[in-house]
Amino acid sequence: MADKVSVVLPDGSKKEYSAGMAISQILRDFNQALAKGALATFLNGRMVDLSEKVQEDSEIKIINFDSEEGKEIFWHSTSHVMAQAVQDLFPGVKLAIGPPIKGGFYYDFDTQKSFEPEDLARIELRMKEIVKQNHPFKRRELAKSEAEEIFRQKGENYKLEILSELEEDRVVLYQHDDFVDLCRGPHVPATGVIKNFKLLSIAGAYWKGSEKNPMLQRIYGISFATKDELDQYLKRMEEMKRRDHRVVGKELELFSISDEVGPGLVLWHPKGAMIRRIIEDFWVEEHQKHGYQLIYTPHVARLHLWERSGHTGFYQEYMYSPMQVEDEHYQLKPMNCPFHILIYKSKLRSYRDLPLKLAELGACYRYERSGVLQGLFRVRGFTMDDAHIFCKREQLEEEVIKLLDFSLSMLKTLSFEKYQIFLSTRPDKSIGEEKNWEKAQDALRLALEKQELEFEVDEGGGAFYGPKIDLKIEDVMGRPHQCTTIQFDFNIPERFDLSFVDSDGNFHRPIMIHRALLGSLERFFGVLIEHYGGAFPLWLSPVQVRVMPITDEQNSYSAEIESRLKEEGFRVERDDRNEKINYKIRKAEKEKIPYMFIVGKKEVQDKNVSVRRHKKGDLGRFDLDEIIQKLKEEVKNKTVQPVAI
RNA sequence: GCCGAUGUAGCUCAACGGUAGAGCAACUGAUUUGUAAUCAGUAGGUUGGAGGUUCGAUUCCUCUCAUCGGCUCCA
Repeated sequence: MADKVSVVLPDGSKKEYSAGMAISQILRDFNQALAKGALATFLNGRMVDLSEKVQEDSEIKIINFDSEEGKEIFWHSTSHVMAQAVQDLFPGVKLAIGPPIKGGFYYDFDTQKSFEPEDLARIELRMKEIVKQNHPFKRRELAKSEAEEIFRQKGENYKLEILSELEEDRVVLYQHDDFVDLCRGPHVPATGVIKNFKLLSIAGAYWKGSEKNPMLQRIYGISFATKDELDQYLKRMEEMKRRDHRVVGKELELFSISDEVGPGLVLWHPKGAMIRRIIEDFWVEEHQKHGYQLIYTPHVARLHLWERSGHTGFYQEYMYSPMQVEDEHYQLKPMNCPFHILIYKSKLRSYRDLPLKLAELGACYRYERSGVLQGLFRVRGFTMDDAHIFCKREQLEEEVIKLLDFSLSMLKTLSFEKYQIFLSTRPDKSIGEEKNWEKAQDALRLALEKQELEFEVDEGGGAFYGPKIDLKIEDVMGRPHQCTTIQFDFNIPERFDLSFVDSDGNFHRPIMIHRALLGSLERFFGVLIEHYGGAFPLWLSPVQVRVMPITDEQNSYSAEIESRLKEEGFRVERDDRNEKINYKIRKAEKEKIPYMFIVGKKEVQDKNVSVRRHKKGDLGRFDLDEIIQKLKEEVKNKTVQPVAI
């Protein structure tokens, strides 16, 4: 072995060190300040601990908290510290797994005791001690049999199960203080690094995610490199709570879900219904522009229809039980497609009719297990902004491009410009000819590429009846929400024996695309509420202007303004209660009404209004015609105020 | 569905074995007010529902319903 090794340092420079020197030492020599923030390193592209020794000519790159890898390492190490704290405080608790996740980490434990919120504080205290003691994380590679012996002695049967599934002969353990865990690593150098953490919640989780396995107790947590980041995170959590559509929906009287009606069934209150109506009008207008024909279909149909469509087979678990009417069974619809198909089938179709686009805001009912319901995000009765496109195979790609454009422009208007796109391909269990699948998948892929849209491929993630594109929008808080879906269906056209006469005079089977752009109006509304934090842009606001006289001397003038605004097509309210103007302003601000028109003596005299904008404050005095013009522009342009978080 | 937590006035929360209390909202009155809460008064609850323990239950127990956080799944 050479005495000296040549090391390429993070800045690209080269330097010689004696072989066997630890990376941490080399980094300290390289740059004290940078070394301090290092959690681990890439050694020749391989993620390793800082304690790893350099034995050959190498390249070193620092991993710090700012990178994905850094966060994962940091969170993973925090989960080890938490697990130790839990075992210290509650002897006998068994360890399952404790990985880092998107936003933090968790650890699953098996114990008779059920953790309570107060326990989190105790665990945090113990964690603080462990952090203070600054135990180094020690890596140890050993034979699998040795590791098995260690965990057998500790009675860690979940670890033994994991070990038994590993193919390698040698495995890695990490130890800090007296806590040992099976772990590939790397880890932060010592527990002292993890100063800023917070345990967030306790939840049940099945071992390996399967309902057949025992239920474990999971503790979620988060940690950061600096206190600032942790504070910011906690602030963001607060903000998310404040924006929760269930909270805002109640405060602003947008919707409710009543016990007496049933879980997952939404009552749209006047203000929420107003917003929905505006979105629907917009939707209808856009669909007509894009060559769709609007239809209406019933909420129930003979069970037979659902048998023919195949839903009673593959979709039964999500369907409400059928109801009996005059010895016939009827089924509440979980989807709209069979109806649309029957409209397609109502007459002989020619290639000249294609692509035929039938659209409907169709109310569907699906049985969702009680535990999964969540505000407007997950309900049992919802309205799909559904459409079905019947076309020839050659039209596929063009139709998908049109769909993507349509969806993205609509979402842009509703102020969603960030999204993730997924292309899901053929699953193992599926129907249809291979060549159809390939053509359809190619069409989807080509369309995405032509539009220069980035996407991820979810291999085998398609429905059994066809491949699909899913689009998730990202809200201001950076959370993704399932939105647009574009799905091919090779199943239903077969089952209903769909056909059209092509230019060659022969019958052919059309391709069918199911698509929803907003997904469901309920969920989309929930997303919108949180995205805007309840402060809807002017064009969507259920109340756009509130006129507020300062004293009752201005009541008649304010009534004049109110009726003028109404004539101009605005949604107006007047607050002529016997209250101080500050009180009225406070009310209007809390209700997030975009514009407040304040009229006092001066305004009556000069025949104008004082205008106050929600969140911005006083804009000064305006001539009524002038401000009406301004607001009309704002509505017409569907202007969105910056949606700050 | 499963695990855990929660459920008190329209809303936010308090009380805790001795038949519930505040703030806001509502209503009434006074006040006539200039850019985020004027004052006073009135009314409002079989403490989610059912059963049990007890002289007595909002409080303890059982069941049930719903909500919340997850597991899983999806529009």
